[in-house]
Amino acid sequence: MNIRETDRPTEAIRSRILDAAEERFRTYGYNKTTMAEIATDVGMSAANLYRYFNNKQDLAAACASRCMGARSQILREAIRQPGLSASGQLRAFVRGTLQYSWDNTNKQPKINELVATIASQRQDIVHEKIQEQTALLAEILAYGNQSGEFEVDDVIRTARALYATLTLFEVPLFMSLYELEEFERLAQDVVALLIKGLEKRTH
Amino acid sequence: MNIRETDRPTEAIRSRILDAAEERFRTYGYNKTTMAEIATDVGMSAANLYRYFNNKQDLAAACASRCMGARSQILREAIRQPGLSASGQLRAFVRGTLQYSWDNTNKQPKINELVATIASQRQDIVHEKIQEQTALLAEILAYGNQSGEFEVDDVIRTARALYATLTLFEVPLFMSLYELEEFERLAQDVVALLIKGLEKRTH
DNA sequence: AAACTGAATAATCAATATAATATTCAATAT
DNA sequence: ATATTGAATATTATATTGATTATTCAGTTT
Repeated sequence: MNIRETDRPTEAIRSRILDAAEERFRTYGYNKTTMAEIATDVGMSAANLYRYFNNKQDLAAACASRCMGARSQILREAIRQPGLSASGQLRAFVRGTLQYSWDNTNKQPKINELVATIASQRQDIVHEKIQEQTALLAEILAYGNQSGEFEVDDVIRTARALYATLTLFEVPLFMSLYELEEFERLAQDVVALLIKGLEKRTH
Repeated sequence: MNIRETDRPTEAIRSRILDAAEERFRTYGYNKTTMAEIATDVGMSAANLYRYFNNKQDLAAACASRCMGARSQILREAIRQPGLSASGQLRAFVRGTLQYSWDNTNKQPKINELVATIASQRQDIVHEKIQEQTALLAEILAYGNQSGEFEVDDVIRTARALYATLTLFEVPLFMSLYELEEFERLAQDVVALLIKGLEKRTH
């Protein structure tokens, strides 16, 4: 039987499996985690895991997807803080992006490596995550347009462009390039430049 | 004896070794190229290579550095075409950056892999290349300031920020994310946004 | 002395065997 | 019928060893 997407109890078990797998992957890494160990942690046989995930790779992919989703969630909360202007939201977005990448790279290297591996193999997941982040940026732009702070013609397209400019602060590969302080300064300068490009001109 | 930097004939031989090595690396890759083969190509013994490079890795690093330098040279020529406005130069820079990365990734995969490996091991080389590219961007900004097209306060700092925003178009790792046409559109949108941020405002 | 080489040594790679693990499946329990 | 398992099989990782290659160095040539 195929894996069902809509079954609630099945989903709950999938989630428990992912919890166990993530914990193992975080501590020991992908290669040194066995299906048998995950199964034991969740209280079932290794064979039964295959009712919930096609294979170990798929399990890891779901795990990675979940981790990337956590990033989106954190950013969502960061920009939705009350009282922020649109440019304040954008600053919060970039600050949050950098901070998350930095922390992840340095504090969760095993998970991070997993995510990098999956990202290089599963473009569909990467595009899904790009889409999530871009939607957040679009939200900021739309708000800026509405408040009169920004003047953005094509919100979606500009959100995509904006996201593209933030690659350096997003991808763990680059985290070793600079010290955190240097990175933060650079991020500030980038944001300042971008905001200037978005702002409404008073002719 | 240590490797001398200033000796002309020695430099010429170093250069010939690099030519031979680059050709081998390009065709067969780093691992499947032996020091003996490079030595034969250049007409000397393998032992003698060690008078010019400390080891194979250093030779590869010099080779990678040279390849990255070629990129800078191409971009330099692209932006120094006569008749370009500052924003035209910036567009040429970004177009050139993307095109070079794209071509390299698809047409010189072996060399590309070598460069990626060296880049991950030798940050000093990466920073040197960032410096080269940033200098070109600074040149564009200074020109824009002078022509009245741009209004940039701190040219160096803004050049660094600009360079940071172009990471997606620079790093081969990302070239598989989009089709070339999609990438070009994205690059255009990014440049348009950046130019808006740089332009002099008429209050 | 500086550039170079052949031969010796050290480090790395490739092939093979072995062990561990992923995955499947027939059978059992819920 | 669905969820589960133990055991069988297929795949992948690990360890071992022989072969290749990188590196050194004493000695030769320029």
